[in-house]
Amino acid sequence: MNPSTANIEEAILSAILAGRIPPGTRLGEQKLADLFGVSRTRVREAMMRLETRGIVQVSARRGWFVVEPSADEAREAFQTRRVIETGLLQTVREVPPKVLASLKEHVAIERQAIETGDVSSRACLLGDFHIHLADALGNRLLTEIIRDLTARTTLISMLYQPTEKAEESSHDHEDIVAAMEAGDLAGAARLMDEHIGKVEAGLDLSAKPDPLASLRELLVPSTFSDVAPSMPHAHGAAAPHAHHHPSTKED
Amino acid sequence: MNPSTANIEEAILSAILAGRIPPGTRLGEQKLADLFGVSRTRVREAMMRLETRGIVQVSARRGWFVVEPSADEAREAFQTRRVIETGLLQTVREVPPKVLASLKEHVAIERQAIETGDVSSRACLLGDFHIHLADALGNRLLTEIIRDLTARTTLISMLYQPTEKAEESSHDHEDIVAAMEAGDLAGAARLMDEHIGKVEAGLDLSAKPDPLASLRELLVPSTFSDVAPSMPHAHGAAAPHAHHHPSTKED
DNA sequence: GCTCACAGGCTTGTATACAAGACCTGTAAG
DNA sequence: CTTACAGGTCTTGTATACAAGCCTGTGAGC
Repeated sequence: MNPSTANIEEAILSAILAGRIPPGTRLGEQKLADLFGVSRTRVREAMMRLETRGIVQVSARRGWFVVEPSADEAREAFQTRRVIETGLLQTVREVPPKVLASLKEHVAIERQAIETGDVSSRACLLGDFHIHLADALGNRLLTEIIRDLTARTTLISMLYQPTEKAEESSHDHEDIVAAMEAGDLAGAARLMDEHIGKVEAGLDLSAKPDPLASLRELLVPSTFSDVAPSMPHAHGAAAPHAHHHPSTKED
Repeated sequence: MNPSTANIEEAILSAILAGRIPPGTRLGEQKLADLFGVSRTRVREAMMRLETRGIVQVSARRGWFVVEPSADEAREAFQTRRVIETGLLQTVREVPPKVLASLKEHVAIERQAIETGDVSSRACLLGDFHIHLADALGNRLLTEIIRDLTARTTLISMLYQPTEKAEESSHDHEDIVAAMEAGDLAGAARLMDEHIGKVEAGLDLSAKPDPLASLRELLVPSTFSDVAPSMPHAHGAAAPHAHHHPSTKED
């Protein structure tokens, strides 16, 4: 089948949400075109759409790059999420039982992923909670907005988050759902505010914007914390090219 | 100067916010290309960006059209605005005096436009209030979102609003600012909720989606829109010699 | 050994050509 | 008088060609 631009957009966005694409990744038009079996035109369309959604950015004649939000942009993203998500909880009058059940199930899946140590899916799940919430309590429009914002905060976490606190986040989610079940929407909103605040506070926004964090991400197989000493021939590496990076090659 | 795609986007969006482009308007690629003195490629880019922002829509091989939100989409847009704008007011802790002054000034300009009967600018100003609010209390990201949403609700009003209540809206704005000045952010949020609710309630969402509303808009010279609160709503006689001519722009 | 200039390759930017489809219109048959 | 059909025109959809710029590697000059 011929993938449409929407397919390409979705593929990239969901890869970002799943934490598979680090910020700063270069997305070459021709590479993507070959990969998806379409012409550059389609890829370009998808890229431009993603650019208006704040997911990628074009650097003139250099290529498309997954955004690397600055500290200020990070703060903006978190403020925006706080506004929308607390606003949503406070606007809603009652939570249908079906929604409650669905959210509880989601939290259960989260905990399971954490307990089994399924690192690859847990980041995705933690973000998904918020998307599910918007979908269940809000509408399509709101869900889309939250989804894009979640992609952004996912990238931000990859850039600035020194330690992951997956368990704590999942507990927060649980508390929020509990407050909703008790009919205390205002309390749920407060908890949500605190939750997002906690995540934001857990970032190190004074850290260097992005000197070689993305390079490291690409070279490290993600679950391994300790880097193997100088790789023999990391030259012809995996999927996205990483070898021409503006920064210095030595550390 | 060669207008970039951003210029084209901005030109169209601001025209919509000002109420100069009614919903359902066809935007031909070639026409716009000639108008802006660029090639179709650029126009197409701008259109696709506007499409991802929910402002226009493409109908395959027929052209680009300014969106005509359905009743459901209208409700979604209003719910989203309610969520975000009340959320913003409740998230903010204090309002800087400068912001307060700026908002008061804006309301004053609104009232003036209403008193002098400046119909063309008052619709723009009423929407601008919300954008200014987001800009002053929030951040760039939030402002962008609110801007796009305001464009949408502006179009919705053109489709479904039987009577304009500019004066009432302006009063609402005044009350909201007053509550903010009194430091009662929660109260301001409640007033905002009621305000948006009032606007939404003032719509006739059971009305026909758009049989010939757009045609009527095009035929009426628009500056004469203060002719009467009630247009001749006789269904058959509205367009005497306007057979199916979608592109009547031969100026 | 170091610096600087330049050329080559690779990437996006932009325009244009052509293909495919939708709508309109005029014509002819019933 | 109504309806069906066919041709023409206008529109977007898509690919491709070429222009322009960035990055890198090389080699000469000092």
